[in-house]
Amino acid sequence: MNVQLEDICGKRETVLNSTLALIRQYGFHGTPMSMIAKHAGVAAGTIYHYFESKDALINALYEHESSRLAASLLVGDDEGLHYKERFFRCMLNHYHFYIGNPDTLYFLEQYSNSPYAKTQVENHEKRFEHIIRFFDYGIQQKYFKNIDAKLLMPIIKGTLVAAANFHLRQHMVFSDDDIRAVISMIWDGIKKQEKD
Amino acid sequence: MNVQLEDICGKRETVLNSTLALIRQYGFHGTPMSMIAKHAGVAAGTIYHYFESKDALINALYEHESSRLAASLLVGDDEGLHYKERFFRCMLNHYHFYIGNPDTLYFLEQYSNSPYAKTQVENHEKRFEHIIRFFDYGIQQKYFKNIDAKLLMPIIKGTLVAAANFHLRQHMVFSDDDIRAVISMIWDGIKKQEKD
DNA sequence: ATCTTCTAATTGAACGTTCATTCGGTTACA
DNA sequence: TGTAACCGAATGAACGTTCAATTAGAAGAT
Repeated sequence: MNVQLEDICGKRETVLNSTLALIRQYGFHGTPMSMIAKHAGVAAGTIYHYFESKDALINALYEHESSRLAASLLVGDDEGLHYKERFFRCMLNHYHFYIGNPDTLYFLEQYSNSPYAKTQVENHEKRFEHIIRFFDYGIQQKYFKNIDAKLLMPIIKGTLVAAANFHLRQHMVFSDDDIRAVISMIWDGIKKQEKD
Repeated sequence: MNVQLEDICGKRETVLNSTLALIRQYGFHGTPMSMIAKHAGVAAGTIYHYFESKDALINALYEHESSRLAASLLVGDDEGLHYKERFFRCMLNHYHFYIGNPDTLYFLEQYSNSPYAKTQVENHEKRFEHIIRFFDYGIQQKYFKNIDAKLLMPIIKGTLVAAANFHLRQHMVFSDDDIRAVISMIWDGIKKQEKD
């Protein structure tokens, strides 16, 4: 039971958190509403006070977690710095978000590859607008090869997710230098080869 | 119904194919056995003649499809060519496999991010042994930066999957040059910067 | 060729379980 | 005293799986 959480946040947040933790362990179909209720220390009926259905709950969870991710990306960004520095900072933020929130990583990956995701395309673009702009700027200023930002983003994300999964699943200590090496792979891949 | 398929292959293959197509459209939990049976033109009980359970069916499907993928990667490989050429060929094979088999792409991605996958780690490595060796060779010969091949593979795969998804979901004609540009991103990212 | 026999393949209705959802009643609190 | 939050047993639909019965086909005998 998540009693400590319930005291701080509302029941709605508690339910979301329990859902997140359970889905990582048991997957979408493996976690019935009754299990979520029990884990959250709440009656099954109560969940329906906050969410219309299980689908609605999962969609709300996606909104919640992907917003948290989006918010973390440009933390500490400083427009005064070199663009390459800013890019590395952004990638480190992204990576550390996954490592610090493995439940979220697994959930988001499961969600994006499920039929749920098809209902959420427009919202998604709104949530990551500032990042799209950040990349577009890099393309305009010719730091990057001339690739559609909409393609660049999933490619970068794919690489970071792969690295984070590797880190988490192998229970391996991945030094900050290792992470920088991975980010360098991304940077070297997408930068205009003459610039740096 | 998949009548034409059933005539050629056995019922086992027909069931696997129906499962693959339906899972793409409806997801794991959205496709009941009864639906698979109907789509395959087979009675529900018959499926249990070939597979112990739904889980077993899905695991068998994973084995089936990931073997197909593994087999496609080194098609037309020629050890006489430059390593860079061989690498590009391998990446193109990989990419074209996804584009030619979108059902498989979606299924594999869903599977890898589900709790099913955790039961399949060792088999997985056996199936992709030849590719691991191919990458290890590239690292030994110092074509690549010195990164664990086990990390290199998911990173590369992540990039290609992201590109293929982009291609498929946007219903966009992606020229061969576009694909080569993406593969160049990978190559430029992982190659030793002095070599080429 | 024809019949017999045996096994494997196939069927689909029936079963039992699981699970999302409902709802009548209770509590908290403003 | 009224409203929103909360409870949890009850409901009913959906689904994976079973099984007794039927068919197909192969092997062997006549």
